Amino acid sequence: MFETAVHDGRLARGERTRTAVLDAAVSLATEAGLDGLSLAQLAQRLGVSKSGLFAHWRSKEELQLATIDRARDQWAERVVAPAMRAPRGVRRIYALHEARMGFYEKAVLPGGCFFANAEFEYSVRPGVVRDRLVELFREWMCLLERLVGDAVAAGELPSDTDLPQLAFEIEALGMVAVVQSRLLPPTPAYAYARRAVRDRLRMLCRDPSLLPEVDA
Amino acid sequence: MFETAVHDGRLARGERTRTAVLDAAVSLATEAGLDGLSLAQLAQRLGVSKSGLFAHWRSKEELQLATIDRARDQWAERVVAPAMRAPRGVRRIYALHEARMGFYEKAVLPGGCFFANAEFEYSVRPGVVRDRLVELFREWMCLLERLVGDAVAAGELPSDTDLPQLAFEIEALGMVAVVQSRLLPPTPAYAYARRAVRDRLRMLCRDPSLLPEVDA
DNA sequence: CCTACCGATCGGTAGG
DNA sequence: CCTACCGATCGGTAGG
Repeated sequence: MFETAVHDGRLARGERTRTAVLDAAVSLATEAGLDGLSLAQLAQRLGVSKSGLFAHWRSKEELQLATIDRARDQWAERVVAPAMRAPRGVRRIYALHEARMGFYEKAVLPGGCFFANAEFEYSVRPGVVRDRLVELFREWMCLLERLVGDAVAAGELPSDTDLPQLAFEIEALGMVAVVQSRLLPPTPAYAYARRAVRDRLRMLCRDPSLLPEVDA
Repeated sequence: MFETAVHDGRLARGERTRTAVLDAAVSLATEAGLDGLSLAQLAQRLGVSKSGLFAHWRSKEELQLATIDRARDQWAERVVAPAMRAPRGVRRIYALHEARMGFYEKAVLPGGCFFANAEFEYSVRPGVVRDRLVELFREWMCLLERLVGDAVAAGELPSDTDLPQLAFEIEALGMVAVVQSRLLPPTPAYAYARRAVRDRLRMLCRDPSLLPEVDA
């Protein structure tokens, strides 16, 4: 009993350490790249030795995979979850776009978007890292398509709406907003991305009042 | 006279070599990244020694800047120039988008788009490389805005068209199409990007017949 | 243009 | 978890 408690305490502490290391890795990867992420740099930033990191992940590749999964959890918690509190339909689609813009604008990650950066970096670099990124990208696009499908099912969007087409457009506007925001700040890119998605949805929606007013 | 001819011949040969090296650098950079571009790898791919490259560019940074300018010339020649043969107005806007999609689809560069990749890689990495990328990005967005402005001036688009807004949307669709094409080929991303720009322009255009028919 | 070499940093390992 | 070390590769230089 006592030994189990000690064991659990150690596990819990280990888990907290692990998460803290991975949060730093996600953040560093948005600046240096997921490949540029160096074990020595990460160790130094955290005040531990390099071999301390090897105790948790046996290779750089394992660390990269763990970093990707941590970035996914962070995204699920800080972008997807808040949007899911909006009512199903076009309001939820827009809430997701808005949560995404907010995540970028708050500069949660110094390099903007972990996934956008990593997808460009690994788009033609075969291996397990790329495979995992592709898997999560598919998951993300499926979520977008499902939310669009929900809006169609709710009668808010026309029944002939092309789900993947609209999902692609929303994804494009979100991804390009974040890179432009880092490339030339301050930038109206977020305003353009918000307006484009809002106008597109209002144009299609049977009840445009479900979406925010278009400002002058 | 004779000496000048020899001199010119050498210069011309040197220039051809220089361009061939830079073409390889542009191509390699789309795979390994503009930072991941290593002098040793580039030298090996070209069958020359590393110091042979240092004879042309005194540092990696100089090579990176020359590579960026070469990518720009390639883009001007293979994407912008063909589009400029279309009549001014919405047809030219769409021709530019189409030339861009064609450039990506033909896989002129294995990693898709030199600029999209480099902009993500250097969006938060200060220095002269980033500065040059920002300059060229501004130049590109100005071109897009100018073409949209021409279409307004020609009376093909409404006079209250938001030029940078529409330019942003076109840029977003083009940039995301190329990364998705590399991330999960074959992909309908190009079809989505073409259709989105076409529909957007047709919706705004006073004479939709200027744009390609929307297929089923 | 070449060979040969420099110090720095990389990912990873040995031994404790 | 640490120190100490490995071979490989990096950008860059010396000397010719």
